[in-house]
Amino acid sequence: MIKHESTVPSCECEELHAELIEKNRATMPDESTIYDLADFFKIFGDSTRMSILFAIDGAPMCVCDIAALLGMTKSAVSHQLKILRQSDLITYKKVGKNVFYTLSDDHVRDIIEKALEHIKE
Amino acid sequence: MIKHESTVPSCECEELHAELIEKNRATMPDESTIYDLADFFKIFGDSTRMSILFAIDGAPMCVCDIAALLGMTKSAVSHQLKILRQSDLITYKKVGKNVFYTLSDDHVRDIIEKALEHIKE
DNA sequence: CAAACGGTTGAACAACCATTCAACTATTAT
DNA sequence: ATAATAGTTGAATGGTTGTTCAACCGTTTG
Repeated sequence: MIKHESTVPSCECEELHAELIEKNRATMPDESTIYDLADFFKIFGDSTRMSILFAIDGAPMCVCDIAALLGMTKSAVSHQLKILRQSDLITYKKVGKNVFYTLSDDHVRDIIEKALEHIKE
Repeated sequence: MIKHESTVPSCECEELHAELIEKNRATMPDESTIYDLADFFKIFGDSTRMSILFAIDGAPMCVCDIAALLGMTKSAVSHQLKILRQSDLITYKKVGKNVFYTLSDDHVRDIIEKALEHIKE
């Protein structure tokens, strides 16, 4: 087919709907808030991390137990635990050679619960 | 007395805390549910998609407007809109040359709201 | 002390994913 | 009909990220 070549790559919507754009921009959160929000959700966006959260939801578990439960290596689990720790979603307590991990917040349960409701439809 | 065999690189936690593992495993959701949940959160785990959701939260917008508001190309926005569409988070309506996108669900607002509360602490 | 175990960490690799680019469709205006 | 605009799409690319591997630290046991 024949290519059209004289096209100018510009959009005139900005002039057409300038008011709408400004109105909607005004109701949006700060850019940094949006980034924080996306980063927060990113933590939950991995099935391994999600599994870990559910695993320790019932009772605190050590790394070795979590690895056995999920059928993964201790290393892989530990890497993900670090991410969950840095996000303040879990806390840990050393007992002898073991490190027991616990959910740090009921807030987390709420969000996951809401999402579960949305999924089941 | 039987002497210890040569060292085997295995973890003995499974034997030590077998009961705990089985108890916690019992309270976990299906594997497929966890995957669905992670996939759901993955959608929100990108600042561009999050920005789009906030942008059209106030009022429906066309692709060109969204692109102008976010300072992105129409192509990049369109790609993300496709993902949001496939997840049933947004709906669209064609009006002449334009395509207006809208949030499809109040459920989505709830989840984002909960997460915002968690962030602001 | 030395060996063994639970756990952590950094580097390397592979898989995934968001943006860009170019070409395409569809609708409207000249 | 032709050109311009709004939007979509597939391939390519560069960045991100989860897992593996090996080495390491801290605690406990012989």
